[in-house]
Amino acid sequence: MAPKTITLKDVAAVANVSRATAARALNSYGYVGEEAAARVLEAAEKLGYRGNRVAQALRHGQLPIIGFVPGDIQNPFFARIAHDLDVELRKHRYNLLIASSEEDVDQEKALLDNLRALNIRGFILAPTSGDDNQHIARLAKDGAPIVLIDRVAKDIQCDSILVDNEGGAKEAVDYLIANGHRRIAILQDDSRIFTAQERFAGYTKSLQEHGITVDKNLISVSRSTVKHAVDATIRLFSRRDRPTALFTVDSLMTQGALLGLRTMGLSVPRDVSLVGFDDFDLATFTDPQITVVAQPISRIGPLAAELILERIKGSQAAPRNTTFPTKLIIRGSVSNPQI
Amino acid sequence: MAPKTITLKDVAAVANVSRATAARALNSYGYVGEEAAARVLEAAEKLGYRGNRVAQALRHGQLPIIGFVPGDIQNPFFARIAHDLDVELRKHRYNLLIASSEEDVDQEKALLDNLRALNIRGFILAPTSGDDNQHIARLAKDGAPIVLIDRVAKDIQCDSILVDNEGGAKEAVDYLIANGHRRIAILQDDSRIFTAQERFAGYTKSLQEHGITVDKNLISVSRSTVKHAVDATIRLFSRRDRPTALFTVDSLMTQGALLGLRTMGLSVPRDVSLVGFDDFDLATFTDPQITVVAQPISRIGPLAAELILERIKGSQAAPRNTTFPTKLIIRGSVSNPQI
DNA sequence: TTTGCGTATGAGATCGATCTCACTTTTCGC
DNA sequence: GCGAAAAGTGAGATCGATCTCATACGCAAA
Repeated sequence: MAPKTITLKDVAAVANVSRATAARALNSYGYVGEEAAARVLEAAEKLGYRGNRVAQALRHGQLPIIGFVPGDIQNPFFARIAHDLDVELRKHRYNLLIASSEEDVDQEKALLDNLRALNIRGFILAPTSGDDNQHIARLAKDGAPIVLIDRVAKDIQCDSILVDNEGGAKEAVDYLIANGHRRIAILQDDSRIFTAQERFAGYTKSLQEHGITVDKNLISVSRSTVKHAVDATIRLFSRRDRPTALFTVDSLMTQGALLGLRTMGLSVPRDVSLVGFDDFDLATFTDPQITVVAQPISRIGPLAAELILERIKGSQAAPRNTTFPTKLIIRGSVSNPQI
Repeated sequence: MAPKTITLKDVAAVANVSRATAARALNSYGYVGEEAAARVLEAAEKLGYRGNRVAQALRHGQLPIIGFVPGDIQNPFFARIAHDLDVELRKHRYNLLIASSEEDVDQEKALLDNLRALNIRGFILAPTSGDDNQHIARLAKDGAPIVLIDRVAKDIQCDSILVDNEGGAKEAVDYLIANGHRRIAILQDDSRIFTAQERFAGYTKSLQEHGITVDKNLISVSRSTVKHAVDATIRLFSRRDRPTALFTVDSLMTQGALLGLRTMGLSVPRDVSLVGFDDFDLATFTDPQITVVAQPISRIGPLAAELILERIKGSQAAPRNTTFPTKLIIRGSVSNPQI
């Protein structure tokens, strides 16, 4: 069926030189006669020689691939970063292999094992778990280039790029409190996830600083999808003395909360005030527009690419940890609570 | 630095057998003595032997990777499909390599060349161009497993999965006309893209069937991002006798149109009626909820995975072309035009 | 005792590209 | 015009896993 692939040997045969000479001509190194080189290039062109990355990789040790393991490729936050990474890395002739962990540590472990066996050049990870990450530690210790984004894993020595989750969350809740709210709920994803932990910490810190007791009943955990968030929101607001305000920890959950509240006939901000973490396109279309804690998302991908490329080049510098500040964007989803 | 990788040779040495025997024990084929096998497995375990996919791939010819080339990974439509593909393919021990073409034919060509050189097992493509696709034809002719999704490329013999773009678009425009609209604008992406062509065809077909002349001034082309769509919308509706209705060809553009109209102070559906192609999460939150042509998106990824796996297994069956029907979901973004 | 088969193992070839090394031919300086 | 350096080339080794083939042993049937 498939006309067998063209190998260097074929090219060499047509050009009437040895494989060694053909390789020299194609990769322009060492001594090659002009005439011979021309013949080789012509032959390669004519045959459509493409080279075999796998064989090259076996020789050099590694494939020109960088692995990206986000928590969930469907989250626009990660999709955007994937896109930015792809653009940057392609400039340097690397391919991006995206393998989502689906926020499952076991899957993450399996994936890393897998990618490792593929001999890829480096890893850009958003670790699912803040605690369980022996596997990442091992990877780092073996000297693999790694950049962690969005989340860090404890006790791992490697480059990382974060945003100020705790500060951002605290600012959001501070703002709600400043508007007179005291019964403030939080809708968060799996508490194993680092960002969830940090954003939750910001939430509790703000409450405590204002002398408000943290009420377990106001804490809702759900998977980070619009659907799950809708359900969680409905549960949260079905209680008798429901919260007057809600803080959501990512954009999918913010959207879910909006849909959930609408389903229940609750109006934002008249009945419930809302602040979300992570900005999203439609935040300014909804009525009212949604107040959010924005992350400098456009800077994460490019920086991650830069860091990983340096590591691949062999940089032995101390781990660089960047934390970007967040920014509270005040729109119209917060008002004073009704008494 | 990195403790060098464990090879089969190392395992064999520790187990005190030859490489051949070690391989037999690890992959359980041929004759191996029980005792020797046990020693090999133990040694592999102890050393943390992982195998080298690259070397295996060189031997077998191919990497356990399937390439996915969407038009744009940031479009939720493709992100969802990527996710579904990933889940399905992982079950069969394949990795998914996502490389977005950014709707650029040259980039698409370069990517395919690249992936080809990587000796991956198959390709799942959403071709950027409806016309310029010699590169895909060549790939198909060389017998590579290919599944085209969302868009087909002319004259290419391979499996494909589409939705009824023309029918869906026509239904949408028919609906607008039935509500009394005659000045109906369309906001579409690059007309080189297959889906854009088909959806545009549905648009013109509907107009023509109702005896309405297609007005060039009502046709706006923009890149498929929320930002570009906002600008295009504003341009479209800044005209003196502006359209009374708008049909947008994908969800990002629908969102852009919503934002653009809001910016201009135009109300949906009072001033402008709107129907979008492709449903999206927030379509039911906005006020009013948006009427859309929904695609059976959850069926595309799994089917594509199934098809590609069969091709990889060696199926020589005639190309299977599936076209899923679309469904007009009527919500509240269409009303009668003001005179 | 010999033939023969099932079991068990290792030596070596193979996949494709690259690199080292050895060898030949040309060129140039003195 | 002679030797040394430079230029050009090919044979063969290498990367790691796998597969073929040859070999060797044990045991049973002839």
